[in-house]
Amino acid sequence: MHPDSPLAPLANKLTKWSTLGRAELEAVYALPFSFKQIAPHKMIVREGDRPTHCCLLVSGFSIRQKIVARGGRQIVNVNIPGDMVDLQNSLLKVADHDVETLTEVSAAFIPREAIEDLAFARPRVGKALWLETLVDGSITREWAANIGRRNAKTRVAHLLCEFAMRLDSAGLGEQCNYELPMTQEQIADATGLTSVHVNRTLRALDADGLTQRHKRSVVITDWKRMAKIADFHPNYLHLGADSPL
Amino acid sequence: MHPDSPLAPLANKLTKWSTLGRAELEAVYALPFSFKQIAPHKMIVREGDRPTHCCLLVSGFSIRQKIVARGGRQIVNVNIPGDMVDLQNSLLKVADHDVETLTEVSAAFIPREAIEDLAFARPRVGKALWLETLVDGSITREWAANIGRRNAKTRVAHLLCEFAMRLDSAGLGEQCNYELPMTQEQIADATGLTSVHVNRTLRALDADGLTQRHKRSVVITDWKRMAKIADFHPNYLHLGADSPL
DNA sequence: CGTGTTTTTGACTTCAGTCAATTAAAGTGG
DNA sequence: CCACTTTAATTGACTGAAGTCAAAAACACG
Repeated sequence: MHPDSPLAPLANKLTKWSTLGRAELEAVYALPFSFKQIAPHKMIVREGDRPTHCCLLVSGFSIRQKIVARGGRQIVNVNIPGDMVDLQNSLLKVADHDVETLTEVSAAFIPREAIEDLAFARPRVGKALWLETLVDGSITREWAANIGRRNAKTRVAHLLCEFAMRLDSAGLGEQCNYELPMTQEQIADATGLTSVHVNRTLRALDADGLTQRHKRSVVITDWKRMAKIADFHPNYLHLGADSPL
Repeated sequence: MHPDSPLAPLANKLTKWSTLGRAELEAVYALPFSFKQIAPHKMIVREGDRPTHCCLLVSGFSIRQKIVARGGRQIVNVNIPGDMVDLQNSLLKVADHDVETLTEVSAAFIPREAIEDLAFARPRVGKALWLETLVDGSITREWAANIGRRNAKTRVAHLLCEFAMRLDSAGLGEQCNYELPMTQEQIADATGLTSVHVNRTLRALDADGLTQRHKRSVVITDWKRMAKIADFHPNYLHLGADSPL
């Protein structure tokens, strides 16, 4: 409809959650926004902020993180293009976690009220936005289980599988061959491990013939075996047959 | 308004998130429901289910959990009276986690569609329900950080502080003196530890003069010091001054 | 009062963390 | 295009927090 609009990734995403009519899609594309480029490792939202705008990731990657005492950090989700990175923080008024860019990012900043008004003026759009936040919660729950109850190998493998599937689903890579935009230290902060142990675990996966890595490129050689040792069951992503259409 | 209705805890809760007028409150009280008693350790929702009803906890406690390979389980949240225990699962159509009763529970089961219709017919109620799910997500994020990046003592202390504050806020106990409805094994599954280590950690907290336990009763002797070693900052609960009114 | 949980304790093990050094890669400016 | 700095990946030796196993004590309850 407006293929060149920075809002296109959002419109496409919402269409997956709820069948939207022409008028509803137009309303999405009519959202006011300002478009910005942001450098890597920049904070988009900081815990304690009162964001006035919602940030839609158009290209690049960002993470949500929480900082604990003694400086440790836990990455609680990774956002890929098409994600609204701080719908939570905006609606809740006071941000309870940080959002930081991982790579160079381009993003559309939409006023908080515009999103809220749209959500309730157009129930189907509203439901799609709500579902978006619920899936985010589902991913965080799976991460909590991953961190709390799986060993290092399974944790790291699970993260690699999740990425494979989310990138594939967003049309940003093949399921078994993609670019992982994270350093080993960031993988460590996402899995509750240390970077040293992540390094050993990644090369163990390579040694087991499950993956092949070159720089940031990941090839999953044997998806079936990988999914098994990763204890990966993608239903929590609510993508396919399980999707809440 | 209808102080004896099982829906009263829901109405009260929603009032905290959004100022509701008389008509809006009436609409909440007009929700159809069936009232049930459920025994302890019963599954209310199972991962993979397609729930037709939303369950509102009227009295008693329940948990959300994920089961991993080899039988491990991770508790990802505890629900207290007034919580909707499976709004997520209902809206997403296919449940991505289990809900299980911890104690004897009484609950109101509300048809999924009735909730959804109300949410969009009454935007202020809808926003309050949405916020309810967002706060749930915020708590899960904090738990992920707790499990992934804090040591045993801090993890357990954090859980005790969170309970203290949530129960107090719901009018179900004093902040420094309450009944914890969980066994040490369940605390272990909530913190990513083993029950043996939880036991040692709980008595270490007692020995440090931070808590006094008798059976399930918890007294926090020195809240300030406890909150400090727990790395507990309640902003993520979005209760007080930070609340998104 | 006996049966089944739950809590507590002790002895021993292990997975992952720590510390520290080396190598490799990616920028950066001249 | 090359020295120079910075960041990221890798490796090895050692440590330690939490897990495992197993048994006893304390409760809870029909």
